[in-house]
Order: sequence, then structure tokens, then C-alpha cells
Amino acid sequence: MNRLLIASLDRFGPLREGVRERLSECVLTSETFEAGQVILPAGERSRLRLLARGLAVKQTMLSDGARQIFGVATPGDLIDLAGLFAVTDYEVRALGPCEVRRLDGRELQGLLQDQGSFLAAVCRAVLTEARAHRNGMISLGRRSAAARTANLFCEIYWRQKTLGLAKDDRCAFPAVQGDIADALGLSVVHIHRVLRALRDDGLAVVKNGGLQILDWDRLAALGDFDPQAFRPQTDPEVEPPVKPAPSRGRRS
Amino acid sequence: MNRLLIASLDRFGPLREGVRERLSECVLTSETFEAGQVILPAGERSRLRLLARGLAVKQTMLSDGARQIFGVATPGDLIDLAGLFAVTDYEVRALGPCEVRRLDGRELQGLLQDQGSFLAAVCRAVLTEARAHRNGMISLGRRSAAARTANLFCEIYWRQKTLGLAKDDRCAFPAVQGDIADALGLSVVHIHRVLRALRDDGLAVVKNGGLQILDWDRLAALGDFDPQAFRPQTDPEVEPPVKPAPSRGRRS
DNA sequence: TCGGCCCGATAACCTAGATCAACGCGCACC
DNA sequence: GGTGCGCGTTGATCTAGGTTATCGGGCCGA
Repeated sequence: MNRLLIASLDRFGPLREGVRERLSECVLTSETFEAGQVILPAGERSRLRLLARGLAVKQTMLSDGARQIFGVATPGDLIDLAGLFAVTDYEVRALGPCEVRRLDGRELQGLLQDQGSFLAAVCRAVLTEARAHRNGMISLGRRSAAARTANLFCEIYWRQKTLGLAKDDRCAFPAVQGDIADALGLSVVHIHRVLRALRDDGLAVVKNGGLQILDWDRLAALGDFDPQAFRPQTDPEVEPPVKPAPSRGRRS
Repeated sequence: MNRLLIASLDRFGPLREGVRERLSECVLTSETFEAGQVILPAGERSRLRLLARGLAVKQTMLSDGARQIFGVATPGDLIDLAGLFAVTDYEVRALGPCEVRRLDGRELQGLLQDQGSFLAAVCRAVLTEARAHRNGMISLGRRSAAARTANLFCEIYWRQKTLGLAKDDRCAFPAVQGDIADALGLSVVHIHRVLRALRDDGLAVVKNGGLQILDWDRLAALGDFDPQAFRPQTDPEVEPPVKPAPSRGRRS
């Protein structure tokens, strides 16, 4: 029953024999889904789900009703990695009939126990990178040139701000127009036009290797900016119980 | 000296005290780079590099000379995660003057020792997902509608083929045109045009929930398809010498 | 049996953004 | 002091792909 799961993880570099054994002792529950059904909703934690049969897509619905699909999952794929250390930022939907196996119970708990380990931190770092990539895909796939640019500027500023590297409404941004173009999938000429528009509209200015935010609210709205997309992927809720956390309510 | 590194990893969820100590015992070498210099070339292994000062971009040069930037790195970012378990698929270039600290030596070796652990496998799985996302960003940012579609079809077929799920030139693909559109950032109408073109040119056909590849070579060329982008991120070179796994026959 | 409704298929038209071309400025280098 | 050259700036033109609208078939439920 767990053969597929172990084989799947094994693809990524052979597991130690001990780990393999512990995994094979885990309980797997199996679920099936029809085409179009949501296998895993966005905004949830999730342990370890393996697509055993069928095809599924990872996708996000945007605020304007548009949708961006980030990838197609094939059998053997772990489809809820994003939910391991935080709530998922995308949902998984069955393309055709699917079978999904879920690993849960205490055994898994053990395997994930060392949340404080070096590898766990690296994992979270990679998850953070992947999430930023998804934001990039949304920009490239579904946002206008102005919105992409605004989103990028918000990211640049917000990240440096949270590090204490921004003074007032300014931060470093030593990029030439060609760099911005290549980040946003646009041409240099068009970037220049967008930049001028942002300046004329009093939203933001790029000059002398710096970025100045003139109107954060309007810029963030234009770029549909979500700081979550760049926050380190950690969910306080599951951190090892250092102190008895005051039970914060949680609605489904 | 290691304060920043530890703080950086700590952002992703507090490290255990022991790990923190071991990290603080590691030797860090520091390098500085000028604007425009390549901090980390593509195609290399890399251990753990931390951007300590300045801004840098992660980018790939495409075969046609175009470039796609995947993200901007700010101080505190680990910039070579992709090189941990395999060779990097992108390069890192300094936007402005940068300082980079590198962790090497045997100490780190120890922290990464348990390559066979569950978390290591999860790490690699996430790295694989991130890499697939980068391929998506290249498609969305720098490839024509036809090329994107071809690339997606190659992915769909190739992945199922390697799993033994494709028979001859056919594989499952129960997607409607709207799904393809939302994966590629295009409109349904245009997807339909592209699909017809691919069919008329004898490259590939989508019908009845299946995908049929008519001319793999031309399709792969059109889509600039790189199987590497979807292979599990493992570099045989560094796998711990386990006993030869009971390899069940598996043809490519 | 008759609607809805989803999906594929086309056609007509429109626009965001690309491409091409030209110019100016600052600056390193000879 | 010239002379490239990288970069920003701008205008003119072109086109890939979006938008809107319409039609037909398959399917399902009343």
C-alpha cells in the first residue's frame, strides 16, 4: 500500500532504510475524486498527500475571477508540499478521476518531528522561494504590464522594509530598465512607458539606483500585492510547543 | 559573523539550540561583487551562500539570447538553494555591489549528512517543484503561445512516459481548452487556434481526454523542452553510498 | 421531449505590447 | 578632444493575442 509513496520519495534520492521502514508502517487512507472536484482547498494545512492515479492541477483563483494554473500533477507527485509548514496558497483540483492517498496519524508526526532541524529550515526556505515563483507566474500569466511592475516594486520595497533596509519611502533598487523588462517578460521600450506612467500618476519612481514609493496604497492595489507571497513560509501554529500557546480560535 | 545566517534560517521557523550552535561554529568566508558580476554560475553545485548586502537577481539565459529573471534576492536570502542537491539551473548576478557569505567546510557536511532522511527527500521534492515553476515562468514570460503549448504538451507526455503511463504516442490529458488557457496565460479562443495549428502541422493532437504526440522532435524543438526541468532534483554524485537499491526494472 | 448548459469551433474586430528606428546624454577609454 | 557605448527616451508602425459574438453538438435533468 505504501509502496508508491516510498518509491515516490525515493525518486528524490534514496531514503535511509530506517526511514523507509517507518514510512511503510504508516497508515494510508485513500480517497477518490471526480473530474473537477477540489482535492485540496487553498488556505489549509495539509500533511502528505500523494496523487496515486489521475491528473490534477495546482491553481489559484485571482480576485478578478481569473485563474492561474501552476502545474500539472502526475501520479507519484506529492501535491500538498506547500501545506507542510504553512497553509496552502493554492488549491489542487482533479482534471480527471483521481485517487489520492493521505498519510496521517502519529507516525508521520515523528518523521516531521525535527522542525527545528537544519533541513527543515532549508525546506521552508525552498517553499518560500517556490511561493514567490508562483506569484511571478501570476504576474507573467495574468497581470497587465502596469500591474506586474507595480507588484514587483511592492515586493522590492516591502522586503527591504521588513529588513529595515528602507528609509521612509525609499529603498535600493540598482536595476536598469532591461533588468525590469527581463523580470516581467516585457520589452525595454514598454517598461520605459510603464515607468513614466507610474511616475506621472504619482505612484512610484525609479532613479539613481533607488526606488521611491509615492503612493503605497494605490501601488499595492494596482499590483494586487500580497505580502504573504514573500513572507517566510512558517506557520506559528505548528511550531514545536515552546510555550502553551493561548488557543486562538480557528474557523474552517 | 554567523549571526546573519542564523537569523536568516531562524526566520523560517526557530532552529533547535543545538543546530544554532553548530552553525555558529561553522566557518564563513566572505566575498564581494560588483554590479553585473555573476555571483553563482548556472550548472554548478553549491553549498550555502547567503546574500549579506546588496541586491541580486536569479536568472536564466535562454537559447535564443533572451533572459528571464525569476526573482530578486535581498539581504538575508539564501541564493543557492537550487545547488544543494543538484546543479543549479539558474545563475545569480549582482544588481549592485554585493557581499556574499559562504558556508563551507566539514561542519556543514555534518548538517547535511542525513541525505537519506525524510526531510531531505521533502526538500528535494520542493526543489523539483520550484524548478518546474521556473520553467513555467520562462514559458509565460518569454515564449510564444505555440511554444508554451508545445512545452506543456512535452511535459505532460514526458512525465507520464517516464512513469510508464503512456502507451506509444498517447497519454492521458483530461483537460478542457480553458484549463490549457489558464495554465499558459492565454485566452480560450487563442488556445483553440494554437491547437488547430499544432494539429494541422502534424505535431500533436488533444482529444477525448487524451494527448497524442505526432512528432516529438519537432514538438520538443518548438517548445524548447528540457526534461531536466521536471526530473526529480537529485544529483547521483552526492547520494550517500547506500546499498544498491533493489532496482525494479524501469525503462525510460 | 424540450430546454439549459458546457464545450468546441469560427469569424470580425480591437488593443497591449513588440519591434524598429532615431536621438541625446554621460562616461570610460584612447 | 574625440569616440564608442550603455542607457534612457521617444515616435511610428506592426502583430500576437485578446475580446466579443455566434453557432452547433453532446449531455443531463425536468
